[in-house]
Amino acid sequence: MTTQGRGLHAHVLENLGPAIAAGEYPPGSVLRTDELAQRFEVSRTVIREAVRVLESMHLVESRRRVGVTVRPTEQWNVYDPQVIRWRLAGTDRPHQLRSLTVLRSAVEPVAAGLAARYATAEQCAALTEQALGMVASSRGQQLEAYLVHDVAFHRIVLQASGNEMFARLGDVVAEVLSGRTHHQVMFEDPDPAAVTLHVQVAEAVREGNAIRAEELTREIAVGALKELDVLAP
Amino acid sequence: MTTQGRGLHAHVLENLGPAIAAGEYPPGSVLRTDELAQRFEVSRTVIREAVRVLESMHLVESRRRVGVTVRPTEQWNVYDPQVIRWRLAGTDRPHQLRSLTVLRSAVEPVAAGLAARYATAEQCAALTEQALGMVASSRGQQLEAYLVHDVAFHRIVLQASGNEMFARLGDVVAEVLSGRTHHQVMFEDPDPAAVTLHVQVAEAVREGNAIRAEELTREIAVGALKELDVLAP
DNA sequence: TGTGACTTAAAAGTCATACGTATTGGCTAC
DNA sequence: GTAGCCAATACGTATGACTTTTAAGTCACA
Repeated sequence: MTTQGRGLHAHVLENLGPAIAAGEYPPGSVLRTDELAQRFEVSRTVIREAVRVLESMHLVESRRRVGVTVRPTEQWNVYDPQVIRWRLAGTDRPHQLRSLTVLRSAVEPVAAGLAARYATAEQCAALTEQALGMVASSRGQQLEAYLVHDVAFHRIVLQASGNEMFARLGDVVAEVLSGRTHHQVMFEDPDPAAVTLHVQVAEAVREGNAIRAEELTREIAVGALKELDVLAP
Repeated sequence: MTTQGRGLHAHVLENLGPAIAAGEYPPGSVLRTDELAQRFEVSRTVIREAVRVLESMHLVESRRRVGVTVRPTEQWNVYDPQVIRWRLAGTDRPHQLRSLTVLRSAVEPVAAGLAARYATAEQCAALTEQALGMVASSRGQQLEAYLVHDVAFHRIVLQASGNEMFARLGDVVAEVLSGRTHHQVMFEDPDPAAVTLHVQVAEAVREGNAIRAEELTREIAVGALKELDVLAP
């Protein structure tokens, strides 16, 4: 096993979760606890705990006399970071990345505007630091370093917005950016225009210019969407 | 007991969840499974299943030799509809409603713009129908009827956007609107301007005018935010 | 006195088993 | 063909014993 997680039930989850998310068990499929217990060579107790978690994510529904049935996709808790990760690891990553990027394009500009109003001095400094980091690593195939700064940048913006719902999207953004870098085969260095925009957003936030921060972030989002259009129809 | 849910573990969740969400057990608090089993008069098995669910929501963390500790608020899965409901039922409903309304103000305009492009004829018809329903129930203390139409309206817009992340925010919007009507003591009839805006959004979507749909929805959002400012500082 | 290694005990994790209980699908009777 | 009964089934719960992890206390040694 690659990773056993912390506990057997986590191990079961790491297998069942991605399998269901990938559509390996289509909606309506029925799993039986005893069967799973045999397959994973663990007790029914462990299986039941895993099933409870899947149930709380609305991936499955457990009913007496019938078994554990996979729920239709529309009902899944698609904001659960775990579910997001599982789906991104699966077959419909492109579709998934698009959905998430559209979400980003709606949320991040507003978050940037709020950040311009409420960011602390420390957050402004951190933002500038990450923007500069992006500049520094934007050339010469330093994609990993660039990714780190990019993620940190957007995390800070979401955090600095002061809205906890926005702040919690940091993980989602991280997944999206990471997915883009790692799975969409970014051969080339990042778009210089995007890098510049990040620097400008940091400036706008520091100056407390909400309108400008929002507008610039919107441009970044548009760029991200266009990038998707190029790679996937 | 008022509601026993479907199964004992659900019963335990319905007690522990809201209690934690309400801050009754502050972050860092430690619960012990045996203790909980005694308190709820159920077996440890049941408690463990409930804890697994709370754990998947990142409300708590279970560690050997130490117990089940409540995690800091920033780590909670605040997009989980269940968590949202628990928190709205708790003490910081105002703060919560504000966070969610800000989120709406970011998402719904973009969703409306997409809906203008992608809504089916049926969705357009349904949208108009709900808008008219809002008009009809906007006078004479028909707050409940108005709420139903309002929720349906926004649900359809989010659905028609074609983005599943947006679509899944329907429940959140429902909670927010319901919370506003039921807990913020809306004495008066809804704002006529808001009602008109909804009708206009339905029009814009029907006409495929994305820009206008987005702009109008933004106005609705601004109104909702202002309404909050009046009621809570 | 301070630091390291060793021991201990507390609490979660796992398992096997037995029994409870709701639900479904078929069977019978009308 | 329909209504109602019945039994098989798979989840739900309880229990008790055992394992594993690890925080915390203890003791020896420098």
